[in-house]
Amino acid sequence: MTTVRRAKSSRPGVGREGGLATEVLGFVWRRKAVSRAEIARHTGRSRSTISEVVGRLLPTGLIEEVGSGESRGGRRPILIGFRDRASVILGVDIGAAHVSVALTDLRGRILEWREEDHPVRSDPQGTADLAVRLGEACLAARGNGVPTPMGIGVAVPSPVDPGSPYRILERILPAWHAFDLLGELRDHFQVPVFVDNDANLGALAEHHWGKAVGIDDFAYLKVATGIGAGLMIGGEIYRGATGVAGEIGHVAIDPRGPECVCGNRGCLATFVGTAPLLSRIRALLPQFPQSVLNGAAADIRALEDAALADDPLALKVVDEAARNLGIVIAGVLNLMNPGSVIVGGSLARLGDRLLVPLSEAVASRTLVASAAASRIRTSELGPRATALGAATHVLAAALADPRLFPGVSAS
Amino acid sequence: MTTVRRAKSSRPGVGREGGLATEVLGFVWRRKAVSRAEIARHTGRSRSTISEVVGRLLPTGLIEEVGSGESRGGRRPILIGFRDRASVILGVDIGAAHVSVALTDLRGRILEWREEDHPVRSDPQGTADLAVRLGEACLAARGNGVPTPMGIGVAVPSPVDPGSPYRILERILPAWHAFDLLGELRDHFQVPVFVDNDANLGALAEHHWGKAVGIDDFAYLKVATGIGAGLMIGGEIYRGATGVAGEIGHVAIDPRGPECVCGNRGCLATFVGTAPLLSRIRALLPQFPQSVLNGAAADIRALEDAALADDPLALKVVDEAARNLGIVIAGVLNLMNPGSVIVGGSLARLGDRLLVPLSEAVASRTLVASAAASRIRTSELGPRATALGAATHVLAAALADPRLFPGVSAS
DNA sequence: CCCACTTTGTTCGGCTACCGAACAAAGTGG
DNA sequence: CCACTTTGTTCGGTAGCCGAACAAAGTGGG
Repeated sequence: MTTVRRAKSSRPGVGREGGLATEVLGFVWRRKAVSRAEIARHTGRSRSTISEVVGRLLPTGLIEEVGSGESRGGRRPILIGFRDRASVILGVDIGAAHVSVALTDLRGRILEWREEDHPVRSDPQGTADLAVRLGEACLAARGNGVPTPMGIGVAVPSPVDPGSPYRILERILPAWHAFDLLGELRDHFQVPVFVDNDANLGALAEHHWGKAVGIDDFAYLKVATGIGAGLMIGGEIYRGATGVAGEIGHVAIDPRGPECVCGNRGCLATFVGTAPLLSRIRALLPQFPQSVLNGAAADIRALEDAALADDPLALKVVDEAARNLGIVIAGVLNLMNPGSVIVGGSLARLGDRLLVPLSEAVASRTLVASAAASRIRTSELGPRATALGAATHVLAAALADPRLFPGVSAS
Repeated sequence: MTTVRRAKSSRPGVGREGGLATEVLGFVWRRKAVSRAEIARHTGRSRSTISEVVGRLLPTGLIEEVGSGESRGGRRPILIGFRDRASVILGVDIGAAHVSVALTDLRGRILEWREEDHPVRSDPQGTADLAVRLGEACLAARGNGVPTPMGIGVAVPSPVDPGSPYRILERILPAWHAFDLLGELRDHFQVPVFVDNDANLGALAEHHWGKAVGIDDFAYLKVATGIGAGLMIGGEIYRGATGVAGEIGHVAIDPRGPECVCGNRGCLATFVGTAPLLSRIRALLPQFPQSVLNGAAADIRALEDAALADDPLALKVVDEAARNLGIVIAGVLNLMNPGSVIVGGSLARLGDRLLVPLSEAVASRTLVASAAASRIRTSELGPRATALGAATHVLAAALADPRLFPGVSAS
């Protein structure tokens, strides 16, 4: 029998591309100030090795020495910190009827914000021009020398095929057929451009900055013009075989329900989303003559405000939406057993007014075991979550492969 | 700007633990006969490196030179093959009312098979003793020197918590509380023991030997005493946060349906599974007096046989079951967008008699885009799939970390 | 204040994995 | 028969990482 030695201490799944430099950079990013010795302990490498890697990383400007820490009984450590200001990222949120752009630093702080309504569905070229204009405005507002972003992330309200991410939107928005939004942005700004579905990027934002920090398996639901879900599995966005994983808008929840544009009956999308919610308000208005929604602006924001003011009509509409969402979430829990479910988008502001009826609907349809394991919560990232997630995508890509950072050479 | 060199050719996700030896071993296993030069080309390493690794692997007995191949215009290559007979594996299938044991080689060929009915639910110790006895019988039957298996895989009809896989079955089978089945097997055979849920292992078997070869994202449904699903995502079994992912038995498909043991109403488990199917036959018998099921043995096998003989009652029961399964599968497609769906277990033998109504139910509940991408098929592995999957689990673990193979040292 | 002991960060020699160049062996086709 | 490929091996070199040793800078007890 041959001898069996111990495995070299290797923590699986820490860095996916590149080597030790990637791992160290990610670790410094997560722990905002950390000594070389501590990096060595946590990565399983020797102090000498870490010292050398840090020495190679310092001149890139991505990390810096930020003073000294407390002694643990010996010499005081020199703390290494991540330079959040080393570069900036543009996050673009293409909605169904608006474009928003965020300029962020490398820790997801939104430095500048621009948004504008636009008929996105019918005007691809105008949308691209608008995105460029808003992006330039964000960069120009930084003053003292217009910075070059390290990359641009784009969120689109449509599935993105992981196989050919550059052909997008065709199925949902016919006017966008063969229009190359990403190419326009890349040509103008001359930096790498990434795309993904808006719900997926919302999930990514929650994972980095929201309620899903530290949770690697969760589902994120987004209610907006339409409804979609972003699935994070093992810390990675899950897209499925053809990129339509999480497209829950057309799950049938009532076989006798109204007809849907997809051809089936009773899809979730016929109950929840901007249009069905507003039409439901109109249908119920006669029964609630004293509702504040009578005569108010017919938009989701008014519905939210009314519900927060405990307007009976608004609460009834929200309650119905919550129960319909609950049916679908119950299916998600039974099938995927996520560690957490986060509800974002339009209705997240409502907090318990949404969660209480939703949780009731879920509890009546799931095993105790899977329901108990999953906490259902509302997002707190607000309406900027999608653009923030788009920027986060660029950051995550760079942390996984630091050669994306400007001025970082391979190693 | 610092120079940016090309990445070292590294194919991500090939070997997960250990180094090049793991990668080479896995490659040789997949391609049954392959030259050193070809390994070098496919792994991106140099011929000299591969030559050295192969040289270290040969004396372990896991691979061997198996003759020479066709010349491609130069010297003829020496083909390297995997020695499927280098060791054997025991796969144990603990069912609800039976125990099956398979002895396999390293390519999933079943060399010996033993099975016996047993009141598994109520008798844990007897079940463990039976598994040991059947396992010993398999080994003894190999003749010329009883071999030592390299490991034992166990399939259990219950979720397995990835956090503490040794505490199992408690929720489903109270009599098994704190009984250590795995410890019994490990103590007796003195080899590593692995466990997983039966549906998960069925999916693993399909991935290696069945209809899912080459497909890394798919769902496997198993109909037996109960009903469960195994989800493969990115080539790995997905267990969810607490190990109950794929427990679809309690998805509610009819809010007005019969009460279920779980406390809800209209769960899939109240419609599909051994007990509900047999009870449905009994309920319909008066309407089908000339059915061959009248007076036949009341088990699933009789139902299958009758359906294959186009017995109207059997076809009606199967049709109903297929439509109920279809509802749940539609949910799986909408949410996970798998590349393929495979139906195994009791009803798989029925082929199109099951698939036609099932596909109809699915088509009426899914978007064209996700339904078109997913092929729904029946398994062909038959009733031995679960035990085979259990053995496959051991093999997969060893291929991912060859130090598990007897006589292989670290490196 | 002194001294034994820690912890940090660096230096340096050495090991291992891998590569590239060179080469012999064994084939191809003209 | 000869020019050219392809395979598999040998051998020197390189890069990444480690361990030992060491100086720097701290701790606490006497």
